[in-house]
Amino acid sequence: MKRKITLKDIARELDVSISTVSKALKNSEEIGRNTKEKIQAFAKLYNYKPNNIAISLKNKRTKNIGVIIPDIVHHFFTTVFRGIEKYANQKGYNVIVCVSDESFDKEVINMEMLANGSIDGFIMALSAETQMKNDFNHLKEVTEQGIPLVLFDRVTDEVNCDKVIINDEQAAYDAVVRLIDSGKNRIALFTTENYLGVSRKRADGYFRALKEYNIEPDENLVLQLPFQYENEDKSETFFNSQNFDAVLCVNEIFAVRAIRIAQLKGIKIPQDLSIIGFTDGILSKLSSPSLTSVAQHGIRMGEIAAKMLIEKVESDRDQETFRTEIIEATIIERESTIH
Amino acid sequence: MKRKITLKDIARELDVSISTVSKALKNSEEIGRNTKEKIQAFAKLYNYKPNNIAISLKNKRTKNIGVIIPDIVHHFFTTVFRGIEKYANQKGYNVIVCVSDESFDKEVINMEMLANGSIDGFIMALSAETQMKNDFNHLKEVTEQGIPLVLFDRVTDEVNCDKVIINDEQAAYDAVVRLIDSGKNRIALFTTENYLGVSRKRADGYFRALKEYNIEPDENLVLQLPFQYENEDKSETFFNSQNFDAVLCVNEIFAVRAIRIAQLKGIKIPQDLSIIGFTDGILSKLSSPSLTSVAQHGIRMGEIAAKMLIEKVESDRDQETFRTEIIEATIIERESTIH
DNA sequence: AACCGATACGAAATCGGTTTCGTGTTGATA
DNA sequence: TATCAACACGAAACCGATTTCGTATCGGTT
Repeated sequence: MKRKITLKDIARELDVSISTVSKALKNSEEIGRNTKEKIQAFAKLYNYKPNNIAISLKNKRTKNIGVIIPDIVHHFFTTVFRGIEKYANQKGYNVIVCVSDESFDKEVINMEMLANGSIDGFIMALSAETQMKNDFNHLKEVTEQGIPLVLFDRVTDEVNCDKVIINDEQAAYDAVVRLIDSGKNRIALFTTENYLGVSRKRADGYFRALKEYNIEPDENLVLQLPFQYENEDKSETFFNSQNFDAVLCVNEIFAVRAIRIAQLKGIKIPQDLSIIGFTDGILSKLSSPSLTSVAQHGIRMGEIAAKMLIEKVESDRDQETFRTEIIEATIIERESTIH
Repeated sequence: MKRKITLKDIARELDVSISTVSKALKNSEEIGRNTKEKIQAFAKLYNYKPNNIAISLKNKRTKNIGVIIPDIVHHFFTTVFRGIEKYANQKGYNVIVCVSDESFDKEVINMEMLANGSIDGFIMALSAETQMKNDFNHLKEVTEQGIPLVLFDRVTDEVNCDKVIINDEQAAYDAVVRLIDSGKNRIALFTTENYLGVSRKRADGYFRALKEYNIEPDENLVLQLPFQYENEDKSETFFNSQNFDAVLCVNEIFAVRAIRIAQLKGIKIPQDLSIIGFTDGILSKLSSPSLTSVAQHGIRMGEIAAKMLIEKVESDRDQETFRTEIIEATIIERESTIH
């Protein structure tokens, strides 16, 4: 087994001091040509690589980014993560991921685990539970310690930090307008219970569109589904009892389930029922009919979040100015709507 | 901004030595009651937390695990990752993820980035390109340095290390037998070009089942599709030219696409065409008809991989014995087959 | 009074680097 | 020949912890 070689080893072997080796390997002008070449050759021969931990300790920079997301087995978060990882790697940063599992406690524990030197900054989306509890002390503590933080998608006004979001309200508005323009006027909304997180804004956009087009909003056309839903009873009941010709879903799972129930009932998509979902993921692309959906551009979101964070991390003076970047969602037309 | 407090700060403030503080905080018997209480109270008050980096440097243990996967926007890898993260976190480890993007070079770069002290061990699935090139020097170098390595799913015999795989051959065999038992006898195989990675074994199982049931294998019934395929021309041609009553797909994307084409052609599933896919992901569950598929139990795979790795990391003596754990894939019956 | 064993704590090395500053040697200059 | 700057390198501090070993102090024993 070849052990890792250190500066000390090289110094001992070549009979020079550690500082000389360090400088020689950085090609410092301070060291004579012969000595430098000798040291560099030796280092290459034995494949010397500096120890990251030692450098981190000295520099107080780890070149690690901490990412905390509620769920990794979820297409949107996965794509955002991909964007973060891509940008960060390219800038020489590694990404440490923790999954909060929508739990407040896990979110806190994960943050504490990472906040003691393991990372230079955080990128995160709040867990569902954190949003319900409205307790953001763990975030505040971290920012007070001077650790940069970027929130994405599931954000809060309570914490001063950089943020990246999509224009959820406008996107929902646009989607509904598109449905109206195609001749629909009994438009349902399938959303999450309690309008969790971004669902609130999407509902706002939904109602604004109805209002502007003088369509009386109908409470009965709003269906609140459990966050992780197992059976389709609630949706089936809805299909049986309500009369509607289009539906906006706050995620693609709800949309795909709607397609399924509609098909079982012999309802024609998009003629009798048009469907638009949020999250332009694999389900939207591969369902039959394929799904018109609001693309949230997760990769770009991740890249921007990473860019904002790394800029903060690498700027010496800590600025007290925070930005909120808004990513324009776009509607990808497919087979589940009329165009 | 509250800066992080260090042992030195506490020592200076309370006028004791650094070593006394360190011992007091570990509740060492060496330190007198009064001193200990004073120090502990002070530490709690100022929310002292030891610096992970310093501890890592001293212990030569980072409590970080490096995970390198070909693609994170892929359900199977995501679930495996989830399992790794879950187990690792529970054991006090953090997970650093790098995505190789199916590229050999990125895989090498990522490994080198992490192998210099950032992590205690690797868990990875080989990139497609690495498997094609058959070049595993980067893996060998790492293991020679004494860094534990666990390969999962996409493994190789060339490297001596722990491995976790599923019984792909047997699972494919079982799936085909199930199709035969349900009365099918012209069974197609939709696989990846060049039988990339695990596809080879799945094909082996497919052929073995045919042979044992005395069904003449038909080359024409094997369709090789591009790894990332964009259009459906190839599959459509296949549907038009071939006569078959069942198909085994090496992943769920191929399976869902098959469903779609079949539906467009008015072929009834599962009566006229039965379909079984690999990877029991969200597509399988939510497609219509829902898909009978081979569950690879990614979460368990990840947990086991993490368990094996952490055991190696935490055992002092480096064993030269390596295990290969085989996870039993199971078939989840849904609507795309007759039962 | 001399000695001894606890007790309670501090000094210093160590992990593997970086960086500042000091110094011996050299050749050039006055 | 004495002086001095430039050159080339080493000693040591530092980052923030852990840990070994040494020692001052104190009460008790003979």
